Amino acid sequence: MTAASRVVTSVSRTSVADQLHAQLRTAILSGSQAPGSLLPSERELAEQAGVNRQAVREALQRLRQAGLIDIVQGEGVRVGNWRSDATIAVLLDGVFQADGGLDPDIVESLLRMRLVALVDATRRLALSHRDDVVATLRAMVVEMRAEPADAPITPRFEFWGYLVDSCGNVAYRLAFNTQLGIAERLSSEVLAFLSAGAKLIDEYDRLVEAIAVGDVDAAALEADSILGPALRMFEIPSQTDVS
Amino acid sequence: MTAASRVVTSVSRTSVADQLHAQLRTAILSGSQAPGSLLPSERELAEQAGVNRQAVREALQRLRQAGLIDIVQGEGVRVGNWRSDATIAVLLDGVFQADGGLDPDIVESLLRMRLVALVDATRRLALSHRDDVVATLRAMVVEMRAEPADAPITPRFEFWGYLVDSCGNVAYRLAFNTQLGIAERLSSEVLAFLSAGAKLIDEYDRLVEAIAVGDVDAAALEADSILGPALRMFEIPSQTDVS
DNA sequence: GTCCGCAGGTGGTCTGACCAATTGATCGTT
DNA sequence: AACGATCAATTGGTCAGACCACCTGCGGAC
Repeated sequence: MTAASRVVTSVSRTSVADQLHAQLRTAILSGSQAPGSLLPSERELAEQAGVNRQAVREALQRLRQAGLIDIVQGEGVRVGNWRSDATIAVLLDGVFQADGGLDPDIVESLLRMRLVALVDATRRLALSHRDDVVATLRAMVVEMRAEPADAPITPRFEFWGYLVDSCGNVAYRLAFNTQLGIAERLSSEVLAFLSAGAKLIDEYDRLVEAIAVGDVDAAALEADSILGPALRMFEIPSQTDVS
Repeated sequence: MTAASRVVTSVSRTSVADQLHAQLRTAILSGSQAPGSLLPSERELAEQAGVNRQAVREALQRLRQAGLIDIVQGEGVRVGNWRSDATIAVLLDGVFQADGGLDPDIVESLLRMRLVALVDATRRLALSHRDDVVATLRAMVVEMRAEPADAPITPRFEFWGYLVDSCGNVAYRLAFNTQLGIAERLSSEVLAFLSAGAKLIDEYDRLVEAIAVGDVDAAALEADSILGPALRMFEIPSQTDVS
């Protein structure tokens, strides 16, 4: 921090179990470990990686929790078919490709799920149109308006987070969290790219007012026009139909 | 298996790490471990549970992966705010209450997410209306028709699984898997309850034909009328509005 | 009072051992 | 030869005890 200038880059401070977990996850998700195949034994993995068996176990147990592998005593560790067995938790780890880039397919999938979940949450909210919720949302819109024009673009996580929270659907909320976890690791450029629609303050305004008067369809429409743009930027490649 | 009749019930064959994981998860989700509070140290937990520290570590690492706790070296294990930090993976564990029953709120949340995800998947499929997909779906409906009237009610997982697979959205597929994982652990009575709409073969038929001709809205409508009933059975308690 | 440094507690890693379940080959009987 | 019981090898599951890396907080030096 002070006199001595920085010479080395920050050394890997991630635990060996984490690294192992990442390696195995990538191997499985990329398909280089075929579904149904048997992984080396814990002892062998430990030796290969040059680490303790306990570290191997921690990594394997976490992979098991995510539904990526099947562990049975006496037999070994079998690679599962993640497309049919894995839970949505692997998305959080799977978006990032080996080279550090984003997997556009997964991003599009997530954006689409975000869209339908948030639009439905908006619908539900318009159905109940509770006064306190509307008041809070209105205050948030006022705050948006007060922003200087050159304010940095953000995905409006507070707004949508509050909205999804108020609709009372735990699944939506947790799915939203999953995306927050991903967003945290994105570069600011990509994040800005995903924030298309964030500056449509008028749409936010109409959205809140539609909720206030209980106009379900209008509210859903506004939510769609705010959240849709980011998704549509990803859909370009899929314009051609299968003949 | 042979002569000696069965005297004892199947003894708990779950690993100590699994039991520990379940205990801690319940404690956190139920709120008896307040968010922000510090858990006992690994060594202390191990002693309390009468197990080895390695087992404690495996359980804690899995809780960390699910976003339920925050572990920092030198400080300890801090309980997170699962509503804002946890990923959707905890649903798979969280639906089951301490008494073994289902948490109706979570079930409703999941059903609603299933509904919107599958309806949107249907939309996407109708947009592309690929011939091979339509052919497979038609064959599935024919098979449904061939069933005897007294066939056991099933949630038609194969149908919806294939549908969600064909629409190309990984997030939908994984969310679907999460629900499969839950369904596996449900009693047959509850499962039948959740299968409301499974016998609406005519609706399934119209759904497939709407996809075949690319009628997006009609397809979505049919999907909704098939999947909606199960959800609506859960919504009864929430008919009264907040004044 | 401020600051430095050390002690104690925490998670992270390692070694090496034993228990428990599965597999598959081996050997006996039929 | 075919079948079945037996046993050794391999795998995951558990344990004990130790050391390292990191953070916190107390206490003494200034």
